[in-house]
Amino acid sequence: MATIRDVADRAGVAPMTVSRVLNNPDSVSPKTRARVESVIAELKYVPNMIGQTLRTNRTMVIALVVAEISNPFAIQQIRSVGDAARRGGYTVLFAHTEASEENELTQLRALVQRRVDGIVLAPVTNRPDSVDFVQGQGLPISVIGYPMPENDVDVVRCDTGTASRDLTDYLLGLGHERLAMLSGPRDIVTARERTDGFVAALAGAGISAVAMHNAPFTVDGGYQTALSVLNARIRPTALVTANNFIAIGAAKAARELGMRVPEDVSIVTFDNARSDSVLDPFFTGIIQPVAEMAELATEMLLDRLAGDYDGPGREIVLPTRFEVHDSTAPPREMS
Amino acid sequence: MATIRDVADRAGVAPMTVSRVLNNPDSVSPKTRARVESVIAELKYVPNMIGQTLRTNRTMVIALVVAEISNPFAIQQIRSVGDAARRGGYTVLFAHTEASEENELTQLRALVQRRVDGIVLAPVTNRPDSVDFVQGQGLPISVIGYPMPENDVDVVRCDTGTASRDLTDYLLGLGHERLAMLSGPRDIVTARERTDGFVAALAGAGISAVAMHNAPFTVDGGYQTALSVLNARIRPTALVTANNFIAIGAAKAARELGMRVPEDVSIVTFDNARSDSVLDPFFTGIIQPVAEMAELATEMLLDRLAGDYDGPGREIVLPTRFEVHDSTAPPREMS
DNA sequence: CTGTTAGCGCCTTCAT
DNA sequence: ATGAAGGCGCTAACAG
Repeated sequence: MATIRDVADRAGVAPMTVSRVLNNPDSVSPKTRARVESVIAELKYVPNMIGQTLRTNRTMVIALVVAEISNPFAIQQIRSVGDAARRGGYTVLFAHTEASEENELTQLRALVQRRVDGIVLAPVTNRPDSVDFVQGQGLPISVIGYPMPENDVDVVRCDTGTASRDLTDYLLGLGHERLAMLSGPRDIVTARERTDGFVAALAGAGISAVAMHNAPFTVDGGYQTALSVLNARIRPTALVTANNFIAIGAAKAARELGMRVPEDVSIVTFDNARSDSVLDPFFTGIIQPVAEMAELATEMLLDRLAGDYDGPGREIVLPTRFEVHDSTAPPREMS
Repeated sequence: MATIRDVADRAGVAPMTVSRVLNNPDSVSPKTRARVESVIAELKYVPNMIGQTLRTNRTMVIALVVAEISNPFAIQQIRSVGDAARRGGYTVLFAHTEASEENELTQLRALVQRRVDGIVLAPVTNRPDSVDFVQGQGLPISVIGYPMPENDVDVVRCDTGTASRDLTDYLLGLGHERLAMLSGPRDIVTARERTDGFVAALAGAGISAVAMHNAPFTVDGGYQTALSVLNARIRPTALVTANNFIAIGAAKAARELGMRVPEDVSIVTFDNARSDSVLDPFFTGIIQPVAEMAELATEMLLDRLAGDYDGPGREIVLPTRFEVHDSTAPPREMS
């Protein structure tokens, strides 16, 4: 593989001249430039960024670290961060942590070893360690999706607690009185937020929940939990699920029990996938502006990298969207 | 950010000793090692792989280049390649090309600049340019998904042409006589393969197709095409779609026209997504072992990187799986 | 407009 | 068991 020296020798110039042809062509005479360029083509020379990096101390790479790649969010995040990064001249190194905090730190360490210039993190939890580690290395970082109360860091997120309350209020408005919550793991902040919103809405209406469960954020988790909830003595007429996987599992369970959605049971959810991937039912629920969140987080990072900002952590809270689709209806038997 | 020299100075040793502590701890006396290690912790020193790379000429990074990240395949590929790479001590740099050949070459160039050690490519088409470029740089490469007749390269793929024939035969066996093909873009090999298999099956039965169309591999493409096909004078009783997006679009179109799947029209497909993301109908169709393909492709690459193999390109053709689900039934009116 | 010198962080080699 | 010298590919800074 040809180096800058090979090109220089063959073109009869100094390596520096080749470097100039590559990075600042106007500073080289057209004649020399032409000769160098033809040698570059001839030798199929591709500049080695490793050398540049060592010299300039900038890799022009930012990393995107995502908890769970199966989440439909992840794809939009990869796309958005990639686009925003490219606009700033950066490449994105993608890493996923399989929703393990230990893994998250391992990955971050590997990224620091590779001297990425900055990190966009969609974290597993909102414990402060990961951000602390990255910032301790002097690297800028943006966080997507969680409040990070213990860190001084740039964050873009939504208030899904309030959204959960609104969502539950909508069901109450339809006349539902027996509601169950199928939330996510207790140690995930957003799961707690959503549970809290649900509870607050019920409290506001003077009702208590028929059931409240914590399932993993998976189709099977939702399925199992929904099976038991829908088989209980007091059947709920509406389910609030904390994410789309749980909702899909719940819909499967309902169908298997011979219940129709929404006639027999209404289901609402968060993080609804695009209509592309779920055909029926298309869930009523809360939509987060995932792409915009990822884009803003990346732009905040690029700001810091460009030296345009170096103040304290900023927090952007974006509004969610509430969409009514096919999975909700008034309860059958109004009490 | 601390360097090896900072650590060395503070520990009162030579940089070389620090290097040994990191890479070959046993060659350092326990006392020195302990001191160096405590300084490493104190200074939060993280080795700079850029330096290592420049010296050793190995980045320990392989790149995964995927045409379209929205394809459910992509996620499995990212996961499989990542796992296989990790087992070999490599990190994966992920790039997507948005199904543009020009983009593909640009991305590959950027990856060569970063001196990745090798590339796993799920290409846009099977033209030889991309592979030629990479191999011309002396980098090993594996290809997933396409036959590459013009390249001497490692390939893992499935024979979806034969699979398409089998799939069509299944519909014929159910008694269908009016079949339509909704295939993908004509310039994509796999789309052509699938069309050919469809045609061969019909020819074998002495039937000709009611309609054959080329739509983009998207939900909307499938939707639009299916609308016109299902509205035609001669309605097909079964649709063979060339991928899952087209199938979902077709199912939407059918539903909108008041037709039930499979009672009024059967739909079969390729590249079926996991049952997680499509609830109803769960399509009858051909499943490719995507994860296994990606894993094998990565292992072939690692073989070459390890110097365990350096012969001519190998081709592995894996069998597909045929799964019958809810989207197929005999036609209503047997002729 | 072009070349020279030096050094980014690390590790291979050879010496001690 | 430890250290010193040198160089991987590139470019900033300073000649000329």
